[in-house]
Amino acid sequence: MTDDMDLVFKALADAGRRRLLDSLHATPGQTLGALTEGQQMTRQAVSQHLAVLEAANLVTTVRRGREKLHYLNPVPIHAVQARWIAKFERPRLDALAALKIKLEGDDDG
Amino acid sequence: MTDDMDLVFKALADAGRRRLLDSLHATPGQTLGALTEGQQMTRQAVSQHLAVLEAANLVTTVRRGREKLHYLNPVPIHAVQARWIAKFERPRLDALAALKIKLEGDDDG
DNA sequence: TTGACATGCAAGCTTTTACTTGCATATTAG
DNA sequence: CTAATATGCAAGTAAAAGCTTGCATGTCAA
Repeated sequence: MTDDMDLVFKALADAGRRRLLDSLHATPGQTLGALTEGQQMTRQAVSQHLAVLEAANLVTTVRRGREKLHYLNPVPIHAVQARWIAKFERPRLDALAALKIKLEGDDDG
Repeated sequence: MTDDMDLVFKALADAGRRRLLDSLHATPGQTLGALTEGQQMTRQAVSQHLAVLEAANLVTTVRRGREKLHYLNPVPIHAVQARWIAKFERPRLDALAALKIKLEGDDDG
C-alpha cells in the first residue's frame, strides 16, 4: 500500500533526485540530455531517477519531437508541507531556523 | 557524504517511521514497548527504526532506569521546511492545498 | 539474590534500490 | 534514404534497507 505521500517522501530521499529538482527549478523545460550534463551519472541513471520523480508527480513532461521536456511540479512538495510537516511546527522555530541557516550557509547535498 | 539533511529525508521516507513520529507527537515520552504496541512490527524492528530517527536527530531519548523515553524533536523537520521546501513554494498554493486537504481528508499512510 | 521486565546487540535472510551495459525505437537534418 | 541525435527498454550486478531470531545486559521488586 504505497500511497501518494509515500511516493513523494521516497522520491525526495535521494540527494541526486533532489539535485535534479533543484536543476529544474532553476531551469525549467530541460531535456534528459541537458539534465544529465549537470550530474555525475550516466544518462540512464538520470532517466531512472526522473521516472521516480514522475511517478511521484514531482516532475511533469512534455514531448517535443524526439525531445522530452521536464518541468518541476511543486504541488506534491506543497502537499507534504501542508499535510505532514505543518503538524509538527512550533511557532518560534522559524526564527531559529533562519538564524541557523545564516550561520551554516544554505546548501543541500 | 551523507549530510544531516540527507539523514532526515531518508528517515522520513518510511511510513512506519512517520507513524512513530506521529505517535510521539500525540504522546511524548513513550518507551520502546509502548511505541511497539501501536505498530504491526516486532519490538526489534521498532527499535531499529527509532535508531534511524535518532541518527537523524528527529527523536531524542532520556534514560529512566530500565526504560528509555522517546521524544519528538521538531527542529530537523523545520529545517527541511525552511531550507529546502521553502525554495519550491509558490504563494498561491497554500490556499489550494488547504482546500485539497478539506476535500480529501487529512490522513497519512 | 532471584525472577521478571525493558532494552541492546548482532548475525542472517529477503527485498528493494541504484547503477551499468547493450540494444531498440523514434525523430530530425541533409 | 541515411546518419546523427534523443530517448526507451531490459537484463544483470552490487549495495543498502527492513525484518527476524536468539542471546546478552541492565534494572526493579520482593
